[in-house]
Amino acid sequence: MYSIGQAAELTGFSIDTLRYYEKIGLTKQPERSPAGVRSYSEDDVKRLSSLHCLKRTGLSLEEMKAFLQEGRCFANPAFPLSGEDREAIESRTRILGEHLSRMEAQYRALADVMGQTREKLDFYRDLLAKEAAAK
Amino acid sequence: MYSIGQAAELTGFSIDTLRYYEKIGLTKQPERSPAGVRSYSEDDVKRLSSLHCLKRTGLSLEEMKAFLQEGRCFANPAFPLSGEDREAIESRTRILGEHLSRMEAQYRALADVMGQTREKLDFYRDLLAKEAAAK
DNA sequence: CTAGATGCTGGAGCCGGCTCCAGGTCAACA
DNA sequence: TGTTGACCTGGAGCCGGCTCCAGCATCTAG
Repeated sequence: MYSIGQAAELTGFSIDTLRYYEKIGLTKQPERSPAGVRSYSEDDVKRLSSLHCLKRTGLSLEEMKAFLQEGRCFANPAFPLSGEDREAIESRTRILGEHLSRMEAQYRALADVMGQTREKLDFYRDLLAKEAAAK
Repeated sequence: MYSIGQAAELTGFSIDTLRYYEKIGLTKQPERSPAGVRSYSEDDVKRLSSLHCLKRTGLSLEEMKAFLQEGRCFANPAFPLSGEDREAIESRTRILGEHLSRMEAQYRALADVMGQTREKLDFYRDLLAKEAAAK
């Protein structure tokens, strides 16, 4: 079990951010000591860390919420599915599919800009090398 | 020559955003008609479009500013460089290098999350396929 | 038993990046 | 000549995502 400070340390979020996420309902409430002090399980910390990773890919909090929510159930559903279940699954599939294509677009854009940046960088490094050679 | 409306259309920024970027000194002032109406050259539009691409990779406006500024001169510098020039080149090299490694980190994170997302997506699609089969 | 660190809550504030608005100018067309 | 419609400016407002603060409780070490 970890205090909020430790959880912050481990996950890369700030203490305030952890409380903020909890407040807006993004993350589930951790357990509390009788005195009201938050206590994060190993598992909580894992979930938060993967959230942190998601965040670094530029997902908005709304998107993360959606991403998190599709973790529930359906591990071993009975067929045929109830209409409700089918809808839930279809909605999650759609959300994830949209996510994915946005990420793919971003991935390509990133590759592109990285390429350009490498070129420019090479150009400047080259100048510096020439300068050194010409010393 | 393009009006601001056309430039917005072509580059993917909004009209307001173009004016905003100009105001904060991110982009250079386009020409103006005698009446004060902005008039963007082919070249301006190209620069703006590549800015838009940069933006999509998550660069902040500050970073973009830095990225843009290293376009100047040094195409054919005289060696040895003046101290000033060397410093400029070194600084740009540093800025770009930092950019690049941030982008690389993000690239990896993105690949990672995309992989996870594909897995989940497959899982749900599989459920739907099974459902269809069990109809 | 007291000081210092850590935690709690609610709410205000801040920053980046737009976005919208009022009030006005200009150009062109019917 | 009057009415659109695109443009202008300066400034206010907004939203996402934190970040900070006051004022208080709790825990731990010395």
